[in-house]
Amino acid sequence: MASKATAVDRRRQILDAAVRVFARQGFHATRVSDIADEAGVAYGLVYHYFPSKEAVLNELFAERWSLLLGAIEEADGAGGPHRERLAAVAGFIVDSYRYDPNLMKVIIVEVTRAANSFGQTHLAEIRRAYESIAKIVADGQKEGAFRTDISPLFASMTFYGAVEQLLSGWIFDVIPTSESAFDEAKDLLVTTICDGLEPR
Amino acid sequence: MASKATAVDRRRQILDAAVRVFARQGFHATRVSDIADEAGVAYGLVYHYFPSKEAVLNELFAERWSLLLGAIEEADGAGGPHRERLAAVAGFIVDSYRYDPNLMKVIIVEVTRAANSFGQTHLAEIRRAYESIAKIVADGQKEGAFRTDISPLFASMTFYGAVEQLLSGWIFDVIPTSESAFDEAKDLLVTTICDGLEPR
Amino acid sequence: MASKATAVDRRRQILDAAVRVFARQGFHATRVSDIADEAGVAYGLVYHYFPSKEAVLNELFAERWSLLLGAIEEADGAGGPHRERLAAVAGFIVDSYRYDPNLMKVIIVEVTRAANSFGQTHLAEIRRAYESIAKIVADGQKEGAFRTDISPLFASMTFYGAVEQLLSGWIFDVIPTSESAFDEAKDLLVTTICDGLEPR
Amino acid sequence: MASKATAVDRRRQILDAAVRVFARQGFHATRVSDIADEAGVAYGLVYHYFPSKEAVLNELFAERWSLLLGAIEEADGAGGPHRERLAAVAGFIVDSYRYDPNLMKVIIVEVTRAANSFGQTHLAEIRRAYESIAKIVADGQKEGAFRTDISPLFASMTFYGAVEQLLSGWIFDVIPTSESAFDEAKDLLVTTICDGLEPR
DNA sequence: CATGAATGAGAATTCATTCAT
DNA sequence: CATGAATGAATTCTCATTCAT
Repeated sequence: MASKATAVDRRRQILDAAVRVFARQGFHATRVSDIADEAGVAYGLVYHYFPSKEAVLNELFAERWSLLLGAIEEADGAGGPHRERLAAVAGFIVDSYRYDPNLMKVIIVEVTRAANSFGQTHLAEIRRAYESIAKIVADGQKEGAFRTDISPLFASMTFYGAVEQLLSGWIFDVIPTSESAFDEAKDLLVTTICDGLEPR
Repeated sequence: MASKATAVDRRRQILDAAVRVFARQGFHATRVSDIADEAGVAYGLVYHYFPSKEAVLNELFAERWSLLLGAIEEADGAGGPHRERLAAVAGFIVDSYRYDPNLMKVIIVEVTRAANSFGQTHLAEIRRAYESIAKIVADGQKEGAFRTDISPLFASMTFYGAVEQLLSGWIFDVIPTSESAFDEAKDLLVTTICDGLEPR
Repeated sequence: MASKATAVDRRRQILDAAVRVFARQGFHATRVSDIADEAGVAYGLVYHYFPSKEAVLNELFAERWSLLLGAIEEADGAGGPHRERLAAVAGFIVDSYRYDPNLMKVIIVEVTRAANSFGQTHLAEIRRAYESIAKIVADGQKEGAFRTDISPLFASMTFYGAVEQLLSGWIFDVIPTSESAFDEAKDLLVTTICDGLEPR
Repeated sequence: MASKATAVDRRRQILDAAVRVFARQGFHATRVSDIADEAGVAYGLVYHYFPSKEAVLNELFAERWSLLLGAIEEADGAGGPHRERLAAVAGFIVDSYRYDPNLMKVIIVEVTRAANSFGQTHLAEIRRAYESIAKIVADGQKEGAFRTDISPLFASMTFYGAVEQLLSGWIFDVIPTSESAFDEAKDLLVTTICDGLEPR
């Protein structure tokens, strides 16, 4: 009975395998056969479920990014201090990495920071994240929580850039990773961006 | 017989052509023949001057990155308020983009944000930049200019990430570009990072 | 319960669907799944009824071609003026096209005129048609109805080639098709071949 | 000196090899490596000179077909009895086969009789031949050399179909080939089409 | 009978790199 | 120095066929 994998299972199996290989070797260096091998399925089955190698990456990105967009919007919709809203966003991203570092590595390395190739395809969705964060900032400015001489989009880019750079640092071992590092990072990111480096 | 190009000229001619094609098409999508065509030289000549396509990119990166490292160290060595030192660094990077956007696009897109492929090769040099910036922060902390509850490397990553994200935004038209945008950006970057988003 | 399709029905359903897809896309460009889709049956069912994609085409050809062979032999056996016998053959082929253009298209395009691939397989049967027509000619010669300085097989090839070329012309819209065109064609074919182009 | 093949030589070398392999195996069954092997060159060199396998076939067809079109027009332009003009056309085609049977086999089997695949691409050129022959007929009709109750295009298709069928017969050994067969064929074709099968 | 997931051999095409001239 | 023809390894994607359910 329980022996036959469902179509959904198989897709997931292939997607999960792809995350691991993409993370390990990078998208370009990954052959479709690597994905199939890692998933333990036949070569052609990848093409049974996905039209191309790119489509696999696209789906990985789309899945995760929509969660991120949801999280940002939820953080904003939840109300409360704007500083907390940014903290929620940073927290979501940091936790995404904590719980599935391979997936976030793939998404950052192969999509958001590969704007020349796949990033191009997803630019609109990526931009939506920047804009949603910008909206938090804009709201904060209206309510006096944030200074108004910095444009919301500029602030958003700064904030997101800082977060992503941190993840990159972890991904490529430029900065040390530890369980506590993740929790500290969430706070420090917000502290840095909201309070600034100079003492108050 | 008129002006026979020197070897140095030819190298430069090829490097400059490569910058344009890499910026236009991306490194992977660029064939060696594209570089040769753009430079107006024969196919094989690229191999006369460079051992491989990668070597061309490596040289472009190395040239520019050493200037950046120099600029950071100079900014630090010049003394003065630490905030000004960071401003000098941000200014150098922004101006690098302003004066040769193609080159900075290639370096960011193909090297620093492609840590899986070429970034790997140059990780040590890239890290040196982070560390040099961290040193500025550390010095500032020692002298009381910066708060001490944020680690210098963390601050450095935040700062550099913000700068690079901004450049990415310009490169991919996520944020509008204008002559004044460049100048404002320098100030705003430092304001954001040093003073924070919240009003003082 | 209702009307469960019989095995014979299913075969026919698949064969008929195959005719449509082969005619539309050509044999090589047709995937087995296209046939299944067109027939509205599951992928694997095609293989339940036919051992291979080729077998489907073979059966389509065999079915029709045996009718043609029968028709030629019947035309010959019927006696009467030899000219009329040729007219009957031409008429049968033209009507075959008129009543099922897709099928004749497939047979001509994919078999008789594809002598390098499937034609090879069916060369013997195809040849039998040429020979049966040649026999009509030979008989006509014996009885003084046809000139004897043209070998029967040569005449047969000429005749059949003319007919098939005409069908090809209709199939590929090289010559206009109309209801009257079909009837005229039957006569004109015989007139041309028997009387010749030059006025008598 | 004379050792290095020129680019033109190489193209020819590859085209000639392709004719042989296409004739032997058919276009579809021919792998690019077969062409390269037959030509004695490296795999990639085929792609150096031709954008695709199809392009090789296209060029073979175009080369030969333009000669045919030229020959038809010349036959027509030469004046003289219209019957002779048709004889010249038939003669040219028969001789084309006699002197390079492989090439004609490829052109007929893979192009003119493969109207579903490559024929499609070249339909316009193929049609031009039909029309040029039709023009000969039409002219003959105007001058009373041909009967007028058969449309020129119809007559042209009949004539061309007969010729091509004859070549097909030789190609696939349906009818015997001999040196004298070629010469007789030219005459008989015209006799059949112009005088008809019935005795005068 | 019917289904469609699974398999994997096969072929076209690309392009970095070499090398003879 | 300069040229561009020549090489061939590498990889994606297709699709006929099999087979477990």
